[in-house]
Amino acid sequence: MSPSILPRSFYNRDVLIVAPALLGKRLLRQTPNGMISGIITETEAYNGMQDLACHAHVGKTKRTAVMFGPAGFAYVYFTYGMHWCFNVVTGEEGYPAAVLVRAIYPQEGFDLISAHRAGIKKIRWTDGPAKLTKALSIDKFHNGIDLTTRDANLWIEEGIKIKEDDILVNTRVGLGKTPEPWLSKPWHFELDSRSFLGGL
DNA sequence: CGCCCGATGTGCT
DNA sequence: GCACATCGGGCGT
Repeated sequence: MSPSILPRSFYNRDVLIVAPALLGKRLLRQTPNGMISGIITETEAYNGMQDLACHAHVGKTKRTAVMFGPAGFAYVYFTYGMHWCFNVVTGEEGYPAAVLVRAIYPQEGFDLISAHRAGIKKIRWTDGPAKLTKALSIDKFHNGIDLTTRDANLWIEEGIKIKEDDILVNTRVGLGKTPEPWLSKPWHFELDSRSFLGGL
């Protein structure tokens, strides 16, 4: 295993620690046609059965089972009839929590991304959770895969150094009718774009 | 830039 | 039935 791949111990911590810690890390996807990668710039934490915005609040079902498993595995779900979203499972086995990766800054594989995102302006290639999965060809076949090896052609490595001051904290996006206090939890983490552009 | 809306399938009530 | 951790096009500001 490459020493730069994030180890399971990175993920096996509280989701509220892992979500901001993922900012600046490198998401890599080895496709049959070449490598695609990008720097993670936006994440959100979904924290246990008590969190009514977390899919796992309904309990352990076929859909949410991965979140109840050990840390460092991918939770990929289908939504709105056409979109895939990519999460990483965190924390102890049995406690359902995951980080939604909401945006990345493309680094490698521009030709492949351009093909996957035909007709879309470069600035909009990967600035949303379902946009980045389409750009990287992430779908149901990645649900449950181990992110701490290269075996499933999808993993996360060390990336750029981030300063605490460059992390913007906000409430989570797109929660619709989720009740308080969950609606207003400051569990959305984003890199100030000026910081990572300088760090590349 | 912002708001509005249609697309489109699955999971849970 | 209906809500959904969304997206992109269209149109007004």
